[in-house]
Amino acid sequence: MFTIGELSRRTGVKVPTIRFYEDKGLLPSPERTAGNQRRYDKPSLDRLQFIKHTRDLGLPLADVEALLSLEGARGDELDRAHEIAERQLADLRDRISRLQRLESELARIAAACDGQHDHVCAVLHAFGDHDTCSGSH
Amino acid sequence: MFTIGELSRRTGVKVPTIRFYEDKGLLPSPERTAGNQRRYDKPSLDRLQFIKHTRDLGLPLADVEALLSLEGARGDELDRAHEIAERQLADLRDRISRLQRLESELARIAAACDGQHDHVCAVLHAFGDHDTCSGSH
DNA sequence: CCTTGAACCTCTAGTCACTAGAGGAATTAG
DNA sequence: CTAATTCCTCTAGTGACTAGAGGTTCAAGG
Repeated sequence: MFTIGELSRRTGVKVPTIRFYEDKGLLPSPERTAGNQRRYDKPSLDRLQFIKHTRDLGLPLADVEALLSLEGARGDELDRAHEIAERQLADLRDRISRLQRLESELARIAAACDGQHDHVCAVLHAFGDHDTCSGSH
Repeated sequence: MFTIGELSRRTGVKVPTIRFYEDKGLLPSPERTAGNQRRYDKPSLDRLQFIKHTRDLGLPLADVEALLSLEGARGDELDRAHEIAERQLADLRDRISRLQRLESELARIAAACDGQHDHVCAVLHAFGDHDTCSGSH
């Protein structure tokens, strides 16, 4: 049996966030002591770790919830889990490539101000200037 | 003179978002017609375009505001602009590398479910299993 | 047994950057 | 002049928390 603070330390999820997950129905309401404090068991720890990990991967809570509801599922239902993973992967790849385009542009902008500080800084112009961008966005 | 709708079409910023920027003080309150409708001029268009572009680059509005306040600045003040650009670049590079680590992990997870649908799907296990991750997060 | 301090409780409100919708007024094209 | 479109303000909702107020419970030391 763990207190909420112990659960927090073991998973790296902050205490208010754990209560927030309970509110949202992602974590079942745990047992309480006579004094109304939460006491968690091992399955709760596992479930929270699952949530933490999937959140770190960038999945929205709605998807985490969908995956959690598939626990113990089999056959066709499992296609849903696979589908979520695939969709997230595609989404992630898209985000990476967009960020990479922005990286090269930002590098250009940061470089624009080096050296000549006399007149109006080129950074300000470069931020506003879409035409000199490499990619489109 | 443009209506808010025209400004929206020209910049790609949605109408409610333009009003939101005005509320936040990022865009100065424009002139109004006798019937209380907003009419914008070219400088407003330029300013909104600057905001749009910097937002697309992922800068938070607080930074956009800081950059806007540097308009017409010179000398030491311009170091602030340069500093913001550099900080954003560092931040962006960090985000990209973290996402790339997650990409390889998600690819592993998506692959885990292919083929064997008999028992509990490996995707669900893989999502919860931190030990098999390549990197740390 | 009693005290002290840390950790716990609930609840409200704030964050960021919008987005949606209600209910109504102004503008513009035919 | 009418009808369609666009505009106005205002409130509330989104996602995923985070912060703070004000109060209670627990565990350890004396």
